[in-house]
Amino acid sequence: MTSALDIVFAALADPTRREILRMLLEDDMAVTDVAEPFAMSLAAISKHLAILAAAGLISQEKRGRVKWCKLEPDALRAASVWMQSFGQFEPVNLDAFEAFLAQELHLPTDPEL
Amino acid sequence: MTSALDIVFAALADPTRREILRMLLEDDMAVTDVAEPFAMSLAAISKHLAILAAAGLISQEKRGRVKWCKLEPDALRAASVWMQSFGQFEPVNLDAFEAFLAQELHLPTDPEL
DNA sequence: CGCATATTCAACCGATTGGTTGACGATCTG
DNA sequence: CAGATCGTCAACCAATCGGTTGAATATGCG
Repeated sequence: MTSALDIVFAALADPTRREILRMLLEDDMAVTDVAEPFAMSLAAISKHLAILAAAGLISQEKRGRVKWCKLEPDALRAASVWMQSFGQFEPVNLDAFEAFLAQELHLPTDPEL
Repeated sequence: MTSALDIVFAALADPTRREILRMLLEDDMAVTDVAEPFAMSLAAISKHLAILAAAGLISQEKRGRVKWCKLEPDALRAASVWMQSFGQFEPVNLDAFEAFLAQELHLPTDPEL
């Protein structure tokens, strides 16, 4: 029953993992380089990266013996949408969501998706 | 060292707590009424509410013997700002909305979509 | 007062989390 | 090939999490 939102929010709830995401915002990085600024073992960082990857927040590609980590910001989209439903569309109930969805059908789809 | 962001994201990482927030979006509720639809003890819900309150996502005011719970959506702002730094996520994204409806509200997919 | 209602507290439990260390497989390099 | 580097795996640990139950604390009511 654990939804994607569970996993994404849980992944974001750790400051080390958020800092890793911030680092990856600037450029792709190897696991060892991700670990370098942190005062913890490489294995610990490797676990954090696995959690971020499981949440879809990063992707990892192995080239040679180096595993490159790449930010995947689209994974934040569902979480962002969930949060927006509280601020911007108040009051939001199920009917409002459905009405909103119907209204959005007339808008062009983002081609980058 | 645990930042406000840690606490907010951790609070959001539980489906019971997200459902509580969704319920409170419609109206303020007493603790007992919040607990009613869930298949768990009142004490468990009381704990969940304490976690939401600690994150600032709800406020609780006792009137008589009833403790009223009120959504405080402003607490989502810091988290939202953090996420926006990774790219602008249109809150009105159709795909994300479909995912949201399917996962969180357990609605059948509209065949016309 | 005496009882029901609303909520929390305290103790406990099993599962998960975030970290460690040491061994290991895989890959590059001299 | 031998040795160094990259990263994960496995076992372990203390702390936290999400739940339970039963007792306790307020508060409202007849």
